[in-house]
Amino acid sequence: MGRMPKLADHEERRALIVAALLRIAANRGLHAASMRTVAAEAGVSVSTVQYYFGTKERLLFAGLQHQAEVVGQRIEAGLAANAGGGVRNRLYAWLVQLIPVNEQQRAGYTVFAAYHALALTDPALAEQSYTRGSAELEVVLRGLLADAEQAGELSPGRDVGAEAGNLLALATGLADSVMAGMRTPEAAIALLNYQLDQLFVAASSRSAAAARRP
Amino acid sequence: MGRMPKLADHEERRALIVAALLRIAANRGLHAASMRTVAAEAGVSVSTVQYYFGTKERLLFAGLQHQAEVVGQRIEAGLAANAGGGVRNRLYAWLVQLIPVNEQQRAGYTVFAAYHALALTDPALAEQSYTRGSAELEVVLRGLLADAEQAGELSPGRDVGAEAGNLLALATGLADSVMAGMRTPEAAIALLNYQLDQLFVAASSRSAAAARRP
DNA sequence: GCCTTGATGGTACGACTGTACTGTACGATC
DNA sequence: GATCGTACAGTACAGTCGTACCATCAAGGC
Repeated sequence: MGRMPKLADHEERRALIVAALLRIAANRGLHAASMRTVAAEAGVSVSTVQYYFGTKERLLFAGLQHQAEVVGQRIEAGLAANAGGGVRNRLYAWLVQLIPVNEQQRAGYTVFAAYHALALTDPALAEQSYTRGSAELEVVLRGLLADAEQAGELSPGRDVGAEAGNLLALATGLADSVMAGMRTPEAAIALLNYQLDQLFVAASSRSAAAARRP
Repeated sequence: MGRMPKLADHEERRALIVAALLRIAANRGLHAASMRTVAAEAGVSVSTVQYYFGTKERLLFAGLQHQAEVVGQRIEAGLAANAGGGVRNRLYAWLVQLIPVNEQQRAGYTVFAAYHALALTDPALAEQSYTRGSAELEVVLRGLLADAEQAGELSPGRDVGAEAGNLLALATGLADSVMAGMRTPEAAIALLNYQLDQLFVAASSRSAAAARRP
């Protein structure tokens, strides 16, 4: 704090400005994020934004990249935090993160949706592989499901690759429906749990089967 | 065609302008749809757009309403066209419509995504119940699944309400992944078919079961 | 034939946009 | 201590935005 040093920390200044951009995008929409509004939100001058990002296009790119990194870090953090639990609980812990239940998650979804819509008509933005996080998550899910299949926890006749893709798509679609006001977050989570119930052999019948053949 | 009549057909003129708006939104993005670009695309003057819609906000509302009506009509058309087939085929026929395979469907998705993102930060737009089509479709799906359950075509232990919601969310999420470039449309359709295979009793085992007990 | 009114074009205005340019204060280097 | 480059702030410019206003022109009612 205090007086700003004359040799600034570029990383920190850029992060400050990007945070202001994402804040505006989440609250007022990405269309409301102009050079001036972002600068005002960050408490700096427009020239400072220009100095660190040059053009607005590069600022937008940085915002998208930051958002993607946040998602990636959340995934890794969830991986570390839930490394110990059962496979089904770990699956649930990750998928439920995609359902927007609190304001932070709603904000993240809003920003992502805005970039997603923008990328549909802006080739330069589409080239930024902002879906890498989702693709990585799908790979993780597939690995988890493979473990569960080895342990005999899955219902018979399941394709782990297809199930991984469908679980991710289901969670995404449920998030859409929640944000569109079609469903409460709780209802979406209940639907997610239902799907996992169908996918996994019920714990009671598993233990019953185990008790039947000792 | 020919000379424009001096007493204009308001419906027709409004439709002409809204079509131009949606064309721009699909091709260049909703942010590129200004009074001037829409007027130019429609081949009319800005004043004409003002005359029929007054303000840009009302023009955007009309565009969203039109898009919702198109979706609703597609659902009804699909209902009429596939009234005869089996339940599973009818389910598939509707859900596969949500996966963008051709340019028209991609355009529709793009427009809808743009409005969806805008509605997340614009309360006035969010109040327009643009999700009514999806909600109606979910009701239809539930009815279909109930029929299938009555006919014994469903796998045991399924909740038709949950399955209807999850199928719709799955199709939506698969559409997202296709538009995000994560998957080809064909791969998404394969995943959709996989899910339906899990939900329905395989036709072979159904006929086998029927043959076993006459 | 006149006059009203519906339908449209043209234009002007104020606000906002991204970006380029200029000025300038200060830490680092010599 | 003079010099140089970094890190800003301020401003100016050309363009676009939505919208209000005025002109026009033809069709219908009288």
